[in-house]
Amino acid sequence: MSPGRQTNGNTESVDNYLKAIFYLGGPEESRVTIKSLADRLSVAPASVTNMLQKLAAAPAPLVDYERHGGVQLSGAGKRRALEVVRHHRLIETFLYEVLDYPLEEVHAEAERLEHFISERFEERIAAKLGHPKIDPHGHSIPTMEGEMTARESMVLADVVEDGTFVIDSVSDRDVRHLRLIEACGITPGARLRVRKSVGSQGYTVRVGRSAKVFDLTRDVARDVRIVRIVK
Amino acid sequence: MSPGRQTNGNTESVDNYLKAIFYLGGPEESRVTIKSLADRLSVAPASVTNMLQKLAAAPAPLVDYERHGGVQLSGAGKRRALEVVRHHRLIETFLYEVLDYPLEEVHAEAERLEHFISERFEERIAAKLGHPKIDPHGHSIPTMEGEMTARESMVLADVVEDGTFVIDSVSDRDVRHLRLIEACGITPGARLRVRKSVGSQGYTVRVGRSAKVFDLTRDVARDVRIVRIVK
DNA sequence: CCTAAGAATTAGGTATACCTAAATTGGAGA
DNA sequence: TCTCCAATTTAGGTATACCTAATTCTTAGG
Repeated sequence: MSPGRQTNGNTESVDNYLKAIFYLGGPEESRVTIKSLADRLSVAPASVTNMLQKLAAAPAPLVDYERHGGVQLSGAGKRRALEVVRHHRLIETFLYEVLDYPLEEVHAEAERLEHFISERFEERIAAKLGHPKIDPHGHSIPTMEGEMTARESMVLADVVEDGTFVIDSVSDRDVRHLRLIEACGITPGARLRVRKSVGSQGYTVRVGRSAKVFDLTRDVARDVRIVRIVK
Repeated sequence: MSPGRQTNGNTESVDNYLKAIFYLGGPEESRVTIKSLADRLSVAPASVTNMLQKLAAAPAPLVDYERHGGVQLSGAGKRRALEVVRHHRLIETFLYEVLDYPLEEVHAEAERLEHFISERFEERIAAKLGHPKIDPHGHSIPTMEGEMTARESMVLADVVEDGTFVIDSVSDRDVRHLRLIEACGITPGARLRVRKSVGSQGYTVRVGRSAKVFDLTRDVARDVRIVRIVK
């Protein structure tokens, strides 16, 4: 019985697999390869195969797995993934709004706590925050029923034509990038003027009506999502 | 690497052993038997022996264990135990004060979360709460440095002579008892008139200047600590 | 159409933290 | 002192979730 079983009966590890499949599958919920999961979770491919076989063989399978054919979440798997994502984003919002965490630190803390909070905790912080719809990075928070509003946005790194945009969200995966992004004033909702840097893969950006201009590398630009407002 | 290693490097399980030894040892920090640990942790005695041997054999041992001679916390073990107790009580206070949890529910949630919060989280909720010294059950919260002020109090069930007392604290170990205790208005700081029940092991109590009188069984009386103010 | 590289799977291990069943041990009372 | 019994320890297993090494697929390019 040792490995910490959670509120709902899944282990932390299982939750992490479900979340990874959820993110890697994207909005189209396409099948995910073993290797991409192994990379994202930092475990050996063999371990992934093992785990998926177990998850697929369970009485109420959390995934649809096919030998040499990748995985996809089942209905139950997606439901649980969305619940964990909801926990994560609510906790991030809570840490940021109520406990005054610096933005770069909310992810790591939420990453641990998301597995261990009860329904009551979830409900209480949601209430305290007034049932927020987006977290401090600009990501949608799924509802209790597992609905998540998808917004149309693009990755800054995919911009080919200069223009003006609204910042949609920033990724929390890389603390270094996030610190840089914050230092530039790049915050969800702000206006962003974008110009492709000459002679590099990066972008030159100006936030709001500020005079300051920043050069972002392609790497950092991959962590910013935007919506075009002016052609 | 699977079983969830925590912020500090201990596992949840190890923390639970340390806490149990801490509580069972009492203020005198006496040696604790394997059986009492097994009972408190709801594991087999053999599992306790195993774990203690591991904890004692570590490079920086957390316990002082002797074959057939019980256990005691080492300096490092006591330090960690106090940190976990601090986490637990701060979280309880936070859930009660900030998230409006019902008193009976704070223990279970804190019991899980205490193992997973970071130093930052601890520091932030302590600040938010104004660095409280006691939790909602009336228990002292150890300081960051591992100091805990011991208060002189006695268990209600040990009262032999009727009198008036101040309620010191209530135990959080049994939700049923706690609900009952709360329903009687028994809250740390309140005044309690106590009379031994006639013909039973229990007590008849009156809280504050209320007219209502309650009969508490010996079992419940074991979960209330008091300080005598009138002979 | 065939082959080799990369992806995936199988086989066989490790550590944690439990368990049961079978010895031990040590102290209280005859 | 000795015996017996409860407490403890040892021995041998289980499940989770990892790992490496070896094998088997699959498919894209020649």
